[in-house]
This record gives sequence, C-alpha cells and structure tokens, in this order.
Amino acid sequence: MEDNKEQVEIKNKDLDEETLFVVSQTFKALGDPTRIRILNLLFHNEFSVNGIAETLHLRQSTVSHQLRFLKNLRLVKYRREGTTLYYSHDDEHVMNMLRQTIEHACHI
Amino acid sequence: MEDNKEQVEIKNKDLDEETLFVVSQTFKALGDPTRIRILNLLFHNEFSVNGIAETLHLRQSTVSHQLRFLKNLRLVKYRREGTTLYYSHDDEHVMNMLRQTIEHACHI
DNA sequence: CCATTATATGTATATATTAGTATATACTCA
DNA sequence: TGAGTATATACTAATATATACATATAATGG
Repeated sequence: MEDNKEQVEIKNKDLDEETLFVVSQTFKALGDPTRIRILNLLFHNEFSVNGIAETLHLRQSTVSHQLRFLKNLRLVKYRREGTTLYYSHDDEHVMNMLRQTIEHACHI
Repeated sequence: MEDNKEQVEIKNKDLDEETLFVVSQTFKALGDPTRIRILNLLFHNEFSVNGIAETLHLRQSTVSHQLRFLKNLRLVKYRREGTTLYYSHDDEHVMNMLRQTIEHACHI
C-alpha cells in the first residue's frame, strides 16, 4: 500500500523513459489529420485499404503507411478475406478519447 | 432533432477542416515527451519557467518554447508575480486524457 | 503457372518540429 | 536611471514526419 502510493508519487514527479515513449506515441498517432480521418472512418465499420483510400481521397500507399503506424500501436487490427484486408479499430480507450475530443471541438 | 442527428452523421462520415485542425493540434500537444513532462509537472502545482527548467533539466528557452505552444492551445495559463511567471494547467479535459493515458501506460 | 487484384514496402523529398545559441524584452529595486 | 533577473523571441541546424512514385509481395481465379 505505502509502497504503491509512493511509486505513484514518484511517477508523478518524473515519468520513466518507457511510459513517456508509449504515451507520446499514442497521442502522436492522433496528432495527424490523415490518421484522425482514418480512425474516424473506422468508428462504426470496418474498411478495406482501398475502401479507405477511395472514401477519403487518399493514395493507397498513404493509407497503407498510416495503417502500419496505427497497427504498430495496436490501434487498428485487420482480418483477411481473399486478397482484401479489412481494417477496424482495436483500442476502445483511444477511440473514446478521439470521439470525446471531436465532440468537444465540434461544440456538440 | 432530425437535422441534428443527420449533422452528426455527416460529421462522422468526414470531418470538416477546422475540426480536424483543432483535434489534431490538441493531440499533437500531447505527442511530445517534453510537453508531457511539463504538463505532468503541472498536474498539482504551478511552476515558474525556471522552476520547470531546473526540475526537468531543460534549457530555459526550450521550456519557454513549449509553454508558448501549450499557451496557444490554452492548455496552460500563467500569473505574474514580479518578473516571475507562474504557469499552471488550464484544460481539465486534456489533463484528464493525459492522466488516464499515463495510468494506462503504467499498468496502474 | 499466369494474369489480375489488393496490399505492403523502399526510397526520395518536401515540410514540420525540436531545441540550441544568442539576443531582446519586461520587470524590480537600489 | 541602470544593474540584475526572469522570460520571450529570432534564427538556425538537426531530426522527424508525411506522402508521392515505383516496385515488391501475396492471394485468387482461370
């Protein structure tokens, strides 16, 4: 108990390298308009790579690059169907943050 | 009612330029380790610019640069006392997101 | 196996970001 | 008013990022 409390306080004083990296990477993922548009598209439905590209008027390679970024952070996952990969979101916490911030920005 | 619902649906389909900018800027603010450390320091107390610099072992100009960034987004505010400026956080929503994500990353 | 389609990757490049040095500004007090 | 202190800003170099084009890989149907 005591130890745990102290741990938290130490962490509040200065964050360790790894936490800092994970947290900043997570937010960085949401810090780009293209990635936000992709995640926003994946709110309710899954989409293929080309589906995303066509819907958002982006190049296939752009989408693929960004999906790799998001996949590395486990913010999206995919399932294969033949040659097509269907991507969907994979982190409720991050998606909730995104939704809240979008709503906040929209003054809804 | 009907209209409002439809509005939301349209926004979910593709976000307007301004929302996209605001949201991405907000997350970008949290997407840098130095800014995270500064905001984390300001969780409970206010700090002067030099106070932040000394505590986090950063240059004064680095801190000042980042504080300007955070101030532009209204994530921090300051009060003056003589020549000293005391900075504190100024956005509960963003600070909550930061805290939650740090805790999430720490596995607390 | 070959052609076709969907996706991923390598590489180049333009742009953005970070943080350093030096300097300017703002305030206080003697 | 001038020295001293706290902070902000200009300018710059190093680095990171985003995305375009070209190409590679993977799966499928014939």
